Amino acid sequence: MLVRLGYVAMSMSLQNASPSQTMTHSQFIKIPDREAAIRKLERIAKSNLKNCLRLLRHNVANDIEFFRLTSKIIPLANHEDVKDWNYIRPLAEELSEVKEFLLAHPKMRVDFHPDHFVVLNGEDTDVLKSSLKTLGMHRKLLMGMGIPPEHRCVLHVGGVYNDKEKALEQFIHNWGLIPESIQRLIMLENDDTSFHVEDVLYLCEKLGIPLVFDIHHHLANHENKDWTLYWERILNTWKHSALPPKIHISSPRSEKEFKAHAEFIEPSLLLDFFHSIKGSVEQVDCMIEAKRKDEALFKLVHDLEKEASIEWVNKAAFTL
DNA sequence: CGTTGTCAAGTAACA
DNA sequence: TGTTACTTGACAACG
Repeated sequence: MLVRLGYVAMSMSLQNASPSQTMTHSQFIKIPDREAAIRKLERIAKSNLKNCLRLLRHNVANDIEFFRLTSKIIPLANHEDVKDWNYIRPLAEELSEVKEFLLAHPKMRVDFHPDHFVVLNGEDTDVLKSSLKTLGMHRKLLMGMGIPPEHRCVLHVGGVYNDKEKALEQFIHNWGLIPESIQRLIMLENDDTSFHVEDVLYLCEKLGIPLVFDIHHHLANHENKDWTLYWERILNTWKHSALPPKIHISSPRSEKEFKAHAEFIEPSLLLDFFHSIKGSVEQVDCMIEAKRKDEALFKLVHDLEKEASIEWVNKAAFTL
């Protein structure tokens, strides 16, 4: 079984390489010349994309083939005040540079985790509409980068609204209202407070959505702590995907702040997990969610180096 | 130059 | 009913 390690959004080792510089709405409206303000948004977005490419180069240099892009590349992209702004056209050059790079490195897996304002299971149609708009932006970015958009956006189920059963059924209802091109983007992840892996499996199996298993969330929120009870079903949700299953791993910051992410990853948790699913699948991509980003990945690899049960295929992937 | 408060958006917990 | 955390960085304002 091959395990590739990845990390999230930004690097602690590259200087001045933020892919998520921004302009807030209040800054935007303070600029009297609206055209100038929009050009400034465009300059920021271009710089963010250039830095995404720098991050991808950094990843290749370190054998890292799995990476989550930030969802903050284009500031205010879905804001009401700039709804006439075609934010993709001015980014054509930067997007095609990323596209060329990814074409030259076809093993690189890149995806998004749109933030928690994207909610698909509410009764409020305005919330659904703005969520679809935000997902549309993600899709346009993926298309611009030449990435097949299938299964590139991981989301949580959404809100409980005091009735979890009803909230799950509302997800199914809303799913029918979502264009197929957007449906295909989506993966669903178990969360740490509301929808545990059994809930998410119910939706994923019914609707044909791949399930991203988050170990840390599972430890915080479960019916049954033993994930091996669910693992075969989780794998099955990936049966029709062109991509290998992916999981998330993070360590609790402390006993008291259990749900918060720690700076680094506890290697024993990762080893336990992969030993318990050993042989069940050819490849799993494992997203490291730690405050220290790529440094946490490097430290994890270092910590695992003396581990005899695994064999390194490069600086960021191993087999067992 | 270092520190503090704010940011477009949703939900839930808590006062 | 209103405030804050979530996860969290970026940036402006302030000292």
